[in-house]
Amino acid sequence: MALNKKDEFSKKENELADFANAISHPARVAILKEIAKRESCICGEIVEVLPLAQSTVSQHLKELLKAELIKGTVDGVKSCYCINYKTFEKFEKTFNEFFTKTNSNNPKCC
Amino acid sequence: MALNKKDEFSKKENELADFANAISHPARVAILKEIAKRESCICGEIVEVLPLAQSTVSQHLKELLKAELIKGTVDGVKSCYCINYKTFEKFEKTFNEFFTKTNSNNPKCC
DNA sequence: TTATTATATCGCAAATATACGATAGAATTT
DNA sequence: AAATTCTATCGTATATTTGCGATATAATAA
Repeated sequence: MALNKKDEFSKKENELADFANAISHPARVAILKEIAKRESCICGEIVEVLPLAQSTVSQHLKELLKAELIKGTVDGVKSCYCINYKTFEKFEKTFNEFFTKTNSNNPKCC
Repeated sequence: MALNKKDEFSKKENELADFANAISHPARVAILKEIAKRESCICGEIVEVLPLAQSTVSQHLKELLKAELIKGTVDGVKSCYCINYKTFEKFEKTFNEFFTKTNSNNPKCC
């Protein structure tokens, strides 16, 4: 952006935005689904499933890690990723609040 | 991106990504909150609350409209926006599925 | 030790997103 | 009709994201 205005918003607003941002690309949705299907997951296997280069998948994984939607451990040469369900639970609450808030305030209008 | 690979992912994956993308900026989270607080909302009032120029807020509103998170009607000179709760309900389900799916598959690992 | 394998990072190009001021357009007021 | 008000759009600058190939790094295998 011309100038970054994100600091001007609240921490909560930024946290929700960051969480949403991590899910805001179909490749990352696909990766999350793929990891969720199993109990553990190796990056290489994901690469085979996705229509993207290995380096690109690695970048997406890095973003998911940064947003704490997944956790990763190193197992020899391989990297194992799995869902960080704590983060999902955290935002599940946030989302549910949001849903109910919006629902209850929308009887008339538009 | 170098070349757009989004078509290579499923419709569902893209829909969830688009929904998340609409929420992926703190300004849009703030706008949604502000609209949800009321029964209807005029763009001008939002501009006063946000640390952004009127044209920028208008752009964010346009994105929220595109993603169908809000609905808009014209009332004379003014534009009225309110939450499109149908979309939220739609993705509430998607998210809840996602949450439970991830939860149930995460006993061991990492 | 050397080769192989798995993954991460670097460097770059192209595409998108963000933000603003200026301005257009449409409805209302004077 | 002219001025005012509200919102959308245009043009533009800059920042960020996406994607890939090449390469680095680290562990295992030969």
